[in-house]
Amino acid sequence: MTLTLKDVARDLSLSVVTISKVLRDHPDISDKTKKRVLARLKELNYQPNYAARALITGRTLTMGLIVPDLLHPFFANIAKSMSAEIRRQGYGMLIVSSDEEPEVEQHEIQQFLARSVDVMIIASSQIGTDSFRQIEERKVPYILLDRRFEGLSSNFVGVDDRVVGQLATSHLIEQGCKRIAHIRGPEVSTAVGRLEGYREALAAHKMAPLPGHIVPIGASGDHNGEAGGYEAAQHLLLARKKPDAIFCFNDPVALGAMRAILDAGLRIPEDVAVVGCGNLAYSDFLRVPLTSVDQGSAQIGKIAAAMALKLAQNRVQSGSKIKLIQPSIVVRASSSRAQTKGRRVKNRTAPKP
Amino acid sequence: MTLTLKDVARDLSLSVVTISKVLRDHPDISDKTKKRVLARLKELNYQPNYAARALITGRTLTMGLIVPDLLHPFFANIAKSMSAEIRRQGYGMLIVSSDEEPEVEQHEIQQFLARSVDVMIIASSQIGTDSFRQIEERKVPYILLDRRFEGLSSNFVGVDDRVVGQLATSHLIEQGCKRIAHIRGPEVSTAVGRLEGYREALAAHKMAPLPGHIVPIGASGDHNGEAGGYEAAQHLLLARKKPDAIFCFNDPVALGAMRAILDAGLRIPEDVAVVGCGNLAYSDFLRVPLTSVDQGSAQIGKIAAAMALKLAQNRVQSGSKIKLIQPSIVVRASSSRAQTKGRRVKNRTAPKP
DNA sequence: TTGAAAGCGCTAACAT
DNA sequence: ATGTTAGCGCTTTCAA
Repeated sequence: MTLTLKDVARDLSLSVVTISKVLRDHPDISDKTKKRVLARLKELNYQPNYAARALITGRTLTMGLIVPDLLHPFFANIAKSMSAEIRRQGYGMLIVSSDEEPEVEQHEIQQFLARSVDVMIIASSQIGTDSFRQIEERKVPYILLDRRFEGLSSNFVGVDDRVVGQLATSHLIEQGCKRIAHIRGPEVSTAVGRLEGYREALAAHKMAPLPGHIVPIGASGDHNGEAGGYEAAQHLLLARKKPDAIFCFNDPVALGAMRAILDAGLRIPEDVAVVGCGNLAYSDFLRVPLTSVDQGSAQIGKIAAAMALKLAQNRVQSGSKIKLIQPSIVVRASSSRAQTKGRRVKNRTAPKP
Repeated sequence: MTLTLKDVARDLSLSVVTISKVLRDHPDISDKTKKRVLARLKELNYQPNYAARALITGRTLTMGLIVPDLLHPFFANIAKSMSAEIRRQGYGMLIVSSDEEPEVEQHEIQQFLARSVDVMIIASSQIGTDSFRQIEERKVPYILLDRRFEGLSSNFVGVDDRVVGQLATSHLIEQGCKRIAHIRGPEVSTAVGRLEGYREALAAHKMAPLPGHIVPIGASGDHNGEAGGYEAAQHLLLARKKPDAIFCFNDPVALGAMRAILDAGLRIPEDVAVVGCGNLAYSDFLRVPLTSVDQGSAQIGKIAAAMALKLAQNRVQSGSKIKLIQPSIVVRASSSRAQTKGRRVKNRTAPKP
């Protein structure tokens, strides 16, 4: 159908092998022929057939990325920065948005195996670890993003969620808040970590969550955060000891919580301060600009890309690497009783990774 | 390295061909062997090698998508819905974010050709049409998204930008605005179409843009819309006839414009009404909830996916299909002088496509 | 209904 | 420094 090495070889009265060697910059080719071949290749606009190449080398120069929701800025940003990094090394990226559905994720993992991607990068919506075992069986290197799994010693890149919770909570404590509630996420590592951090920060100040001050948003999680946040905040506002601050699992949840607070006729941050997580774009333009913990999604993408490239080159899976990004908090009006605006405070409490 | 057809054949004392036929549901195989083979394939968890298959069939079951910015919700949503659609038919999707850089786009088009994607889908940042000619030479079907090119008779899916401009502008006219300004985008089809629609809607009411009431945001376009919008709006507010409404090329620009208006001590919408385009998530939670024209990104993705699947199957490029989505306007506080909230008005002026 | 032969476009090992 | 041979894992004839 298209121009092949054979065609070029005939055209130049050379053998296919010689051309192939030129293409791969093999040493034992004379400069003269090399130049001649390269020139002709460019003239004819030759494109190598990756499928043929992959068949023999076993490497596709392709990576597979699975995220729960490509529309979510956190994952979109990871996808964007990862793909930009690996593109520079000649790699392509197959991207799948699993819609948070474990079956879709499993199915696409199989697809990736069939397409023999060189590395898989997965922000998983899985509950079990079976799929990952399958990847391991096939000896394909993979990296987990954002969410971790107990008992699975895989490569991992994500934010340090304990520090996320610590940052948000100690900031609220510094603002003078006394009754800090938490709207927690579903039973995944991210939510668990943030909850832990929240507890730790309180404990460090000899405080503790009041009864009924930790409420879940339910399984809807990232998807339907706004509605879940609204409901959860309504619950909190009915508590006997009304909270004077709420640390929310993520920004959509925080938006919902803020709506509930305003609907109840309360002021933000005077009556109830709010901190979110994710640092969505346009947080500055909200009715009440939202203080939020930035998870450094671009950095996560970059680091994951570097790790993936290394894995693709080595083909050795010598021990698993774990890389925790340190989050930072961006203070805006929703929590700032001292009128501090848009001050970006780097994390100070976290241990170096 | 992994399980191949040959292994399975040996295991079952059958020939490779028979197994291959079973896999492709070829008719001339007895039910008995078919069952037997399928059972064993599942047992062994056999995965076909796509590279080998592609080498001989010439089809990779892979599509290539290029967007200017994967972080932009409009494109993220298109990517998400497209990939979901084609996934169901067993297709994978290579996604590239070109960062609005024509060179990156061109380079990745070459990559896609080398990887022999079955169809390319491109929301282009190109100025010329050379790259598209190259795709045509290789006889790879492709679809343009969002932005069109003069004199290029390619497949296209996008919103009807003239109607976008008309909807926004007539809405503002209906609200009683008399001096409606426009912050226009860069010299691409989307911006041009919206400008035309703006003019047409004014003309339909025997109005016309006042001098200096059409200002550009410059080439930064989608990227840096907020800053561009701020500047442009500042200009407008200095005009001799101050506008009482601004129709903005997109939502980020509108956010910037709103900031400029508020900074100038004016009220929205009482002094200046604002309409954006794109209908970003969380528009409801902004300082002033933003009226915006929805471009139906999910629908665009769905339709483009259907078109792509058709192209992938036919392999015939019989005439180009053009599909224009009809936009709708979502009215919020930024333009609603009659206090209408969140009313979604379907387009009434547009001809059926 | 099954299988043997040929080859997709390329690379890896081994001549020359 | 260049070419020959073989084969990656699969599908496509075509023969049995």
